[in-house]
Amino acid sequence: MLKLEDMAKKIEEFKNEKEIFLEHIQKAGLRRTAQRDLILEIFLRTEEHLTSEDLYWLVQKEDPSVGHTTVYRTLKLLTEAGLAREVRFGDNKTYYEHHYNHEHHDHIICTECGKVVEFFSPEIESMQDAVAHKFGFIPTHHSLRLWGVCEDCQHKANESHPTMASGAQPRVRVKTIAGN
Amino acid sequence: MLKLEDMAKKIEEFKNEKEIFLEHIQKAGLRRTAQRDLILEIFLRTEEHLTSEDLYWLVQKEDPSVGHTTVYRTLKLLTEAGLAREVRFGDNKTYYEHHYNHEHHDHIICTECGKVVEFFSPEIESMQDAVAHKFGFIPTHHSLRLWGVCEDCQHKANESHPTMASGAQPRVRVKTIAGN
DNA sequence: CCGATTATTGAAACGGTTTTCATTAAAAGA
DNA sequence: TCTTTTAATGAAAACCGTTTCAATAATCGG
Repeated sequence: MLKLEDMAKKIEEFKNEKEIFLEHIQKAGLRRTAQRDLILEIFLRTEEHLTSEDLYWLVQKEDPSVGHTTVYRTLKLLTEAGLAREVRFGDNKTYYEHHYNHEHHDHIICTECGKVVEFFSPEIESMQDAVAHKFGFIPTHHSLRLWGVCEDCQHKANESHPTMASGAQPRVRVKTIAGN
Repeated sequence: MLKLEDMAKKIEEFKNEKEIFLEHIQKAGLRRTAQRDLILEIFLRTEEHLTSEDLYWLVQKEDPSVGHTTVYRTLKLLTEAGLAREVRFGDNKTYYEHHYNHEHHDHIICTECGKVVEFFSPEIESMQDAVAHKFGFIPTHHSLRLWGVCEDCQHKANESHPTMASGAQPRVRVKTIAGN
């Protein structure tokens, strides 16, 4: 696919997400504001997992008058609207990732290096629904995270630190997209 | 089973858990202290999901000199030793539950009333391991939570508040043990 | 267009978790 | 036993996420 087409698709996608946002705003009886527009705009530009604080600093660069709270609340709003998704990896921070036009997925996290791989398992999904129904619940959403030692870190362990146990949570986070 | 037998079994269980704890202490080169003994003792007596703060107040009654921090750190220690397990239900609090001699399980949480049902699905478990291996990970642990509307709340919704959406997180938490 | 209404904003406070640091005390060695 | 070493303790601070509240600004009605 040509770069031009990629960009066109991206722009189209953004438009859709902005429409979804405005629709959600209207349906909930909320108000459109310059701050919300700007925060959404910058969120859409950024593909990585980011925290409210991360996004706040990006927003700061374009409008220093916007506060932490507004960014925080707008991310919650985007989550309600289905455009964002909250995600936690065990370092006591809340990350947000794009949700609209992104396939639903879960995460597997390396306990050694913090690498995050996204995966989707239709079998697990359907069994979750089955379990919910078995207990009389109408399922709304779920959270599944797996932890383990990734291939790279298994090799590292063999080489130099054979007895090094998993210690503090790592700082580096590599995001890997992995299809099913 | 007679109550006497129950109690005897309970006492035996406690002894085992204390042994596990001491073993873990030794292996990790840590030290046995009066505070840790007391905190473990009181944790073992209490079967419900409790927070570090909850446990702190129980400990206070028996030894007011023990601080929040020590309770917090001892719970982490018990988690490492496999005697406790951290659990979050979405109210931004960390609960601890017994883990040793308790079957591994996941949770399904009612978004309306906060009821928590424990369940175990061997099928889901093995599929999780399969996914981990597929991506080259050696799995260590996982976290699965399902949310939905429980049977009671479905009926409630039909009766009186047909349009009431799920709002703030509930205070009341009913713990239900449900076998497979 | 103007005023009334009411959602939004941002600073600051709050709440729970985690870390820091000076002090205390457990274990190990002489 | 006495000394040395080093982990554990508890108060306080730091940290992130969330809520509160007075001030502001978007929408609505006239």
